Amino acid sequence: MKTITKENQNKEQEIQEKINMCIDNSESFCFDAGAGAGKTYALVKSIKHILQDQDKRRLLKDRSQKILCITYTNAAKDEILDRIGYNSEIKISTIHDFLWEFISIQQILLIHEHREKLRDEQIKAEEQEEQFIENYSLDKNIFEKKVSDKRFLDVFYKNCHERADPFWKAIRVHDDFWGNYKFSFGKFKDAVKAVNRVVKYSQALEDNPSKVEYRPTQNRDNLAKNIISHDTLLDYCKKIIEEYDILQQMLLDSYPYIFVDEYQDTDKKVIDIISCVKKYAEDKNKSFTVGYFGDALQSIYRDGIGTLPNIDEYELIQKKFNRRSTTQIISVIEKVRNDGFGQQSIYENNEGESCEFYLTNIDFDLSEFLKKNDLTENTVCLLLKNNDIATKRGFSELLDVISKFPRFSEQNYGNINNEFLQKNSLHIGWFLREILEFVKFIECIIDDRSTVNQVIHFMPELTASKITFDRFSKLIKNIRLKLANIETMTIQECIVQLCQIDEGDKAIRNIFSINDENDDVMTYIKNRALDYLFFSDEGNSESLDKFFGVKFKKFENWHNYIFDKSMDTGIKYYTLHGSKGLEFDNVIVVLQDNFAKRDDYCKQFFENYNNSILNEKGQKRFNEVRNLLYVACSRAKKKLYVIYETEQFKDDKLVEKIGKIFPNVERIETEQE
DNA sequence: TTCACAACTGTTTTT
DNA sequence: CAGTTGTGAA
Repeated sequence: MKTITKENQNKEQEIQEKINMCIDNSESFCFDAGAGAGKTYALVKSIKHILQDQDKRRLLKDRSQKILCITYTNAAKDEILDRIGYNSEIKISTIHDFLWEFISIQQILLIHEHREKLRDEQIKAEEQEEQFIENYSLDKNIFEKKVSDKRFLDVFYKNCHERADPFWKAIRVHDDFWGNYKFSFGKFKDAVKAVNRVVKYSQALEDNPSKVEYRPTQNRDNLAKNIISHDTLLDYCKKIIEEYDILQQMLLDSYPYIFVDEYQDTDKKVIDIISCVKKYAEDKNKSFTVGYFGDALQSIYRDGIGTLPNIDEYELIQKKFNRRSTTQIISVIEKVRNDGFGQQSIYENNEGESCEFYLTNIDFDLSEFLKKNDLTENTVCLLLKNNDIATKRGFSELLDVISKFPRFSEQNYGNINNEFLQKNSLHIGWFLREILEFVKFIECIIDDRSTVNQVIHFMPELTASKITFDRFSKLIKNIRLKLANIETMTIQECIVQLCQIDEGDKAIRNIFSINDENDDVMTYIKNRALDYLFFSDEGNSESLDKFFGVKFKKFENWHNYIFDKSMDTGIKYYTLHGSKGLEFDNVIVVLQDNFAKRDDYCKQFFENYNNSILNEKGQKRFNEVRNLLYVACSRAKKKLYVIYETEQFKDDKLVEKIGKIFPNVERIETEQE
């Protein structure tokens, strides 16, 4: 039976007292707590400490001030909100939500900043254009006139996703003027876009924007339409707040306490804003307390600061207890971070099973391994790549098909993550959302556990009162008959089959917003797919057929991944990154070397473990892998397995190095093929 | 042999 | 989008 000793209880209490002291003396602090230490618990306690102090509370009320708590994600915000409950003296918000709420009413300043940005970007585009014109000794006026012509642009955008040869052919057919030149494909495209950007931006400046808008669902700025995205929001805020004392004062007057959750993931610009307010408060001799809560070693995102700059300005408080894992796991993760942090279990008698490390040749059979070790309950497999997750969860064919479309290729590669693999369904691409809804509809029809209301929800013209149960069951039976071969049907076949039944047809029209009864369903959906996948109505139907030829089952598997339904086996799959903040009884971490455009991702870490002479780049890489491995391994509560798929399988030196971290290193050789 | 450019390829996550 | 690989011309 694991228990917390009186001594450890007291020690934990003392740590909280230290934070409370800082708060009472309005001294800013940085609270560093290892994985599984109960960081959020400390954050919540700190807030409660202020609220329990009647004097402080009255002061807040009298001055209509609030405690500000900013988080990195919505999930973290919800959790803290959940634990603390609603209270008018606290403001809990994500960084972006908070800053936008604060700055959006300062439209005059925002517009000023925005005009500046438009001018900057316009100048950049002009320079790019000049460069091109100079390189090819073109006449500026003629060039500009030609490439901003509407008919030219039609041809241009219709073909710019093509290869170089067909592109030039199309351009020359439109106007044989271009036959006189031999431009570089890429540079010509850039130059045309630059010219039109100049036009767009100067138009926007002339129109004099009346309002700048932040769109959280959009990942890129649309400057000409006065729409900004996440990073530009932080950028404008930093510039505006640093420039205007009055805004620093406003922040200070409204929020005498600012707590930052997961500070290591926070953008530098946000830290700068807070530092600026802090400095203002010091100059004016006013009370202001900043508390950073986090763990520098759990920094795994590029934009995060990692360690706090000018950390010496803060009282450093560490919590070295672990409330999550067995002593065996704690000892391993302690060795992974290897900074002598000295984390230990808060419990006594918290011994568990030992951690296992397996080296194996590439192509390890994970399912076999799970079966052999009898792992089903509360078990998670952590893999490096989304691609491998897609394979394990049975939708890699869909991923392959979809990544070929312009929406997801070339400069839009990032959209695979933003719109297709996105777990937040509000952020999923608009057409994919309709597809997900369609999958949900079919699942609902097929599932015996669905209620009448759940089914009817998809059929706008039916209401429960309008239809008898008999007719309803008959309808469901008919639809199911059409879907009898669902396991092997393509998504197109599913749509076509359903449309043969009047109610099915209507439901689909509803899902895909087909308002005109005269429209053919399949044609309409394909047009929407074209709009989405090609950004326009110009695309070749051949590749579109590939999309609609994917088996429904694959879409279903993708749907289950998005909504985090575990598989039949009860095993869950996440990426190492995606596991952050979660915990499981059994964790299997699968490592490989070809990741992040490297072929020695893990090898470099293991080889240089305990070997402090690394150049800057090498150290950066090393830390990156170390932090990720630390995050992944520290998810485990009871049992941790690490499987390293490597070609350096036979390398004894490597095994020796790994042995410094993991007590049991074993080689598993897969049978010769 | 070098250079320039086209073509290909692929990490993760959040706002 | 960025970084790398492949191709073809000088």
